[in-house]
Amino acid sequence: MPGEMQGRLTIQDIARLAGVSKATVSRVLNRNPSVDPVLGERVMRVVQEYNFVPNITATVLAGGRTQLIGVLAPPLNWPAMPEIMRGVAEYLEDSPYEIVLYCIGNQRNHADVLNRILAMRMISGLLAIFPGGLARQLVAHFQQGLPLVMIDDQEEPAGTPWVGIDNLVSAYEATKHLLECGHTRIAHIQGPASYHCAAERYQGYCQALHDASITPDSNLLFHGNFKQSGGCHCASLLFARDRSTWPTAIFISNDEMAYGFLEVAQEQGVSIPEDIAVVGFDDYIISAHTSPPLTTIRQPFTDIGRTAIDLLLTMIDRKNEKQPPKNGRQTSGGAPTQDYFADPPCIQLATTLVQRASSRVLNQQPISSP
Amino acid sequence: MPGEMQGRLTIQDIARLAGVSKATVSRVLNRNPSVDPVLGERVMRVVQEYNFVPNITATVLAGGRTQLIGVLAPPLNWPAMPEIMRGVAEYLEDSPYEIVLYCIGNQRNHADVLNRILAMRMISGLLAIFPGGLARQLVAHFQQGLPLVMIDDQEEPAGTPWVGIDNLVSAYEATKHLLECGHTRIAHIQGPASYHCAAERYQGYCQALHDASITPDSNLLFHGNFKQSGGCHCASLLFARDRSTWPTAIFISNDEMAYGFLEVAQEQGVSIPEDIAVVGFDDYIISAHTSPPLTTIRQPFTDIGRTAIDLLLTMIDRKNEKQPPKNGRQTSGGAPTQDYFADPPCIQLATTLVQRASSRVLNQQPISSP
DNA sequence: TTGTAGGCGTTATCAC
DNA sequence: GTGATAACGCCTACAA
Repeated sequence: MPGEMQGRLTIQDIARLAGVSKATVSRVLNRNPSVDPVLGERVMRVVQEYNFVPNITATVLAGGRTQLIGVLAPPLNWPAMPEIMRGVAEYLEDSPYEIVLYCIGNQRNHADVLNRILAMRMISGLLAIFPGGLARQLVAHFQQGLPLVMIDDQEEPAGTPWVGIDNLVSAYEATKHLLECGHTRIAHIQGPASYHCAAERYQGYCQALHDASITPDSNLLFHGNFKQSGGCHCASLLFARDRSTWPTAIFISNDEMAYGFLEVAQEQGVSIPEDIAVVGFDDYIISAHTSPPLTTIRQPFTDIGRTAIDLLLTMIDRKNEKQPPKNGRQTSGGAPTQDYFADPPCIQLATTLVQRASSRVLNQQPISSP
Repeated sequence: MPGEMQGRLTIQDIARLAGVSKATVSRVLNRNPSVDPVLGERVMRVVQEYNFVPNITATVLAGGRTQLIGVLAPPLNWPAMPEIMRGVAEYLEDSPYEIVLYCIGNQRNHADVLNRILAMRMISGLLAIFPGGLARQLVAHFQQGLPLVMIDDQEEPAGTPWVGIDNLVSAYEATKHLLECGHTRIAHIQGPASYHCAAERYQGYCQALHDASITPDSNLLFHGNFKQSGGCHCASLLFARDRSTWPTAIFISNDEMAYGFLEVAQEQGVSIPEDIAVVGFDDYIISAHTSPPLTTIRQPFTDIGRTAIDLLLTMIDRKNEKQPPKNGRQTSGGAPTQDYFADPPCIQLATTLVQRASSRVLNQQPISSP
């Protein structure tokens, strides 16, 4: 069996084996159309026979394309990350690109990390997931020509290509669901002010109430932190009130807080959904297993990841096409005028309401909707 | 502010700026002790002022070290992956290494992927997580000198450094817990035969019974597939039997099957733990939220990831030390005799039993253990 | 269409 | 201790 010590060979070896020059081998490898099909066939046969794979470092150094895309991400055990990364990885698996993963915890100097990443000039594009404080810096790099796509729920999308959901509409749907179940006193646990998505979800909640001719009651608005502890806290506050003042339903701005809410409800003997119906937001994997299972807005995280990478690869391709192959140092003075850079797209994917037991008693036959 | 267009500079530029040759800059960057401290200081100042980071591709091409370690992994939404990757990423964050992530789904030709990875000669070591069918091939590469660590529960650890847990002892503890709760008729749902860990867990179960002078009852042994569906299936089989023949407890070989078991139990009105106490294995994140919460063996996934990377980096360092810096083609004929390669370590981390409501009614005061 | 030659940025081997 | 200089493997004008 040939091809054992694969990799030790260089383009030069292949050239000798195929009886051509290394320039030709390079052209074949890069699908340069100017090469004679017959010759190309011969070269490819040798390449395959010996399982030759070009040394990527040499390729990049010589001005070739990287085939490496960077993913800047928070710790992968954040609830949404596994699904997002699944979309990313699945898409990339069918491409010639590989992932360089930069997980940033909370310790190190993030700005430094980012600089190192880019200065190494190893990646040809960057997917930034929940970049937190790095957002501003990323915008700057994007504007300097770095293909970049952002997945974020904290900053308002602006300045860079962005993939996410429509929080307002989604929250509207969540609230509408509770209204349709017959509730009129609907509480809300808000996310922290630093999250743009939290504000949008609150707006959607208010608008749904307005459209049902209900004035939001500020006594039914709670302020959470997007964590389980926040849900516990708000639940305690609520359950400590006189029972006659309780709402009959609550829309909670994310699932994690809902878990806390359900936990405290169970501890204190509050029946869900009989006493209070609950709707969350996100549909993390746990939400199907809570007691009772949580009705929530499903974010299509896998699709978000997939879509973001698709967009990023498109941007990289565009850039490669439009740029003079080499030494094309486009010096200062003019704003780049390419599609994606001039007018960064903002893609919003559809969410879906997932009805489970926390918002109503499930019955076998679907509700007739005339 | 200097250091804006960081990265555009080369070692040559720094050399000019510092008034030395690029050779000296390179030496300074690589902490070569032969350089004059004063000069070194001067160079470093320039490096920092301009935020210079070497072009990694050039470094590698010239025979330097990669600073890139490969992680071969299944889809990241597999239940154990987020925690493992957290350990990996956290550890690597404090090192000069970056992660190249190769997620392999079920579609593509895995062997090809692996060959490409290695032939690109981009990574200086590989962490293989649940490699499935690739295990054999990986052993071969390890034996040819690739620093490699395996995290796997399918094949028996052999031939490569390996990090995991002691399944037999852990299953023994799980079963012992049920025995200590007073159960004597304890069933077991086994994992599939293709998983070495499943066999070990079954052995641990049997041994615990033996040590309690109980003969395992083959009627109480069920065969699962490590998936939720398997748990559902076995639960259905069990609950269809005459109630007088039921066990009072069951040890299920992994949590996913336990979820299915709990689900069917709830559907059919079987009380957990009153009718049947349940203990799982893994402690995935969902297990704390099931109804009732699941007693289970906690695998220290994050520690496993951390430990594996620690081991891998040590191997890489060892290799770099022992090897002549360049052109040290150690040709065939002799087995490598370095520590880790001659005698690959097999590290087993401790598990813990997490007691929740599925195995007994929780009471406030801890059980006194004299 | 194909081959030749120069260069990408760094490391390592020499002399000095 | 320091500075030239030859690799490293590939890409791409340019010449043939």
